[in-house]
Amino acid sequence: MGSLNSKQSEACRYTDGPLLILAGAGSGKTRVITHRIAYLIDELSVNPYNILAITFTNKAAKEMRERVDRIVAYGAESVWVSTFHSMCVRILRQHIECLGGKSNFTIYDTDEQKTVMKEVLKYLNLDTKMYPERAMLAAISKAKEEYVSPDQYEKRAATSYREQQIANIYREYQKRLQSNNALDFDDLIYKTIELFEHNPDVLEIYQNRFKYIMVDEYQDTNHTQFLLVKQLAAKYQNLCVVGDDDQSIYKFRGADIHNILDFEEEYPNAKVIRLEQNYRSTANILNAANGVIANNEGRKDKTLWTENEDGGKVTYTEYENEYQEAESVVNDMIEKSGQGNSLNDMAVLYRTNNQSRVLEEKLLMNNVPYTLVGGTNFYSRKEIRDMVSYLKVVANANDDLAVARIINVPKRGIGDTTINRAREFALLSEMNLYDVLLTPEEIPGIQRAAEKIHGFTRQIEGFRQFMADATLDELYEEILEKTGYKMQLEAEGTDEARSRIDNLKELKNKIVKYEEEAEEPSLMELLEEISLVADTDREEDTEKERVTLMTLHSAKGLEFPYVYIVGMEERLFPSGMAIDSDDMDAVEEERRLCYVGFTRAMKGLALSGAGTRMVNGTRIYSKTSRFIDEIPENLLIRRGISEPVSYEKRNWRNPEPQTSFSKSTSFPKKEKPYAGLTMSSPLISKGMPGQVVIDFAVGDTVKHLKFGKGTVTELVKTGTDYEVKVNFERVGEKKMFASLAKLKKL
DNA sequence: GAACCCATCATTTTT
DNA sequence: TGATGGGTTC
Repeated sequence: MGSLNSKQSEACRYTDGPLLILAGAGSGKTRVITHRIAYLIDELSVNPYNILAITFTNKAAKEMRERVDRIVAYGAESVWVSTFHSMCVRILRQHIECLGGKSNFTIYDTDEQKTVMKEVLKYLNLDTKMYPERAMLAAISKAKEEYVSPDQYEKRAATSYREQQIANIYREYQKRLQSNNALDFDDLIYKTIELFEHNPDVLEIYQNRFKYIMVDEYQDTNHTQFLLVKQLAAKYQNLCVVGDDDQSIYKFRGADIHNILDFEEEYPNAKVIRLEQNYRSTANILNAANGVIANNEGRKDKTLWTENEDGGKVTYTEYENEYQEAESVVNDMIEKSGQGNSLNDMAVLYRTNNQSRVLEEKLLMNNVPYTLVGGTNFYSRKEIRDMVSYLKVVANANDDLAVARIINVPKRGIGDTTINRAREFALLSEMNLYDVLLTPEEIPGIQRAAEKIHGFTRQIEGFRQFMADATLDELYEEILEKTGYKMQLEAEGTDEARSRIDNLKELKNKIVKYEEEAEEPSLMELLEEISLVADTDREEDTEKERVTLMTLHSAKGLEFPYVYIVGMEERLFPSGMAIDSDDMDAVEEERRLCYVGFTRAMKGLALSGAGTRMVNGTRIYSKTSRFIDEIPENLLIRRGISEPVSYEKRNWRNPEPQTSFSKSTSFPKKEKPYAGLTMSSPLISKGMPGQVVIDFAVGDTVKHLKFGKGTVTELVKTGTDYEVKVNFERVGEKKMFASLAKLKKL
């Protein structure tokens, strides 16, 4: 274990009893966990079968799995590396019968939860203005995270009418999930705790199995996850949790920072080890982050340090508006790339998703390839949901939601009225929709559609039989063909239909891949993977170089040589909601988010803000984020305008300020204090030409490197540059900047 | 059942 | 600004 520092090594070797590893950003925490597992197995001869490592995301689980496989000599595959949720699914599939559930349960995702909630609210005749489904789902989720049952919720509600209503909603919602034989994400954890509580014998099986338990990102655990870990570790107490309270940024989704802050109270004999040496960032970046986070109260005392060199200073540039900010960031990345840096080494981080739009625009305009993290999920596309619903119905006939979704897709002439009557009848007779549909003659008022319904159920039964001796991808193909789903799309012939067909092919690829990788492929497990493994961690094609765009939240756990954080403005970051909140911790959580953002950067950190930007359709004017002022002045270079200035004024005074990482620490010793416009003058020398010269006009034919020949249709002067609209022969109309597009007049 | 129009409402996100 | 959903119309 020579490659570990003394603290890391100590953490690996302390294996008996509770251990809290406070692992600062970039302190090599994943390495410690994996080496610890290796130590247990290789040095202490612990049976790999007795080790459990829990993570939050599939991505983290996958990464840990790979690393464990790599460093453990023998038996690595027997170590249980899992997310909380998939671990619970595995346990519940085995034992949920003890709780009166069925082991072939379906897992409902957020969209399906919404559908159920809509039905519940309708059924209870509640005004969706007073009881918005989103808020209701949030309330239920919160209750479940606190391990509060509907009954307890009602008791707690006492005299509050509204709370009592919510208790009713909660109860009805659960009733429906149960009748659909479905669990939502929170249920997975909740039910597992319940299972263990009511069946100590079952719990003991797992306690004996998991003699050594490790939990990563412990600061993100919620109360139920805390309870679950506590149950599992109760017998042997060999519990090692790793986390960093300074990186707790998920309070809004139930993460309870007290789980980590009070670990020593919960486990009085706990050993605490701090990993404070950072291996990731330059000293300047790290100290800027330290300076900011020091403003938080109520955190575990620790200070990260590094042996890395100082590096360049952190920069903060203030722009007039979001367009200039985006453009400058993009230009800077292009320049960086020209200096031999890979686009993969750069990331732009922001507080809210909608900030990506401007950036995307400018990136497209300049032909800079990028990946946007956190786009729409593959599995939430209509055609995918349809096909998955078919598979779900084949696997679990009780899933009314899935049945209702596909009963008339593609069109079978079974209309809304018919479906509604069937559902009503099912509700009254306390049967599942599908069971009612098996004998449609008994449903009042739908005689005419009866034969069509028979056609549907016969088809489903046919698929079930077909499945008996077919592979999953064959089943999938069969459904696509026999239902006419594929044919219908092919007949449409539109671009949209073609893209849907592509997506359906992609789903098939995923199914085939699953079958190749799974030990014992089953329809249920496939569906489980679809629900549990978000598409966000799909394998990205590594061929192309791209810059990364994502929220600060999704950047957690990642690192990039060059990081740009845009939108450093009061009420954007920290968010207005946090500032207005009467919860003192709200701004502190934003500050932690800031800390997370800073510590993603290895070599360069460029911060920026805009004096004004469009938010929700109105233009707002902002002050600089307080976090900027919390960075020690000697580590920071400020530049840009100090207050919004009109375009005319700016053009006349000086060109676009440009974001950039400072070149080195050898900036003029006597830094001028932050002085508005004058500060941005050094930036002119940064290779920004005074005025772009062009030799073409509207109507001229020009040639572009990639797009080929085209005609200039529009020419707009923007500051020192021109925005050129060109109608290309091959690719149609494109907008671009003259300075970057390298257009040649023909 | 598709197409349209108007009103509404906007953090952060994984599973 | 722009996505989304409900309601109306043909």
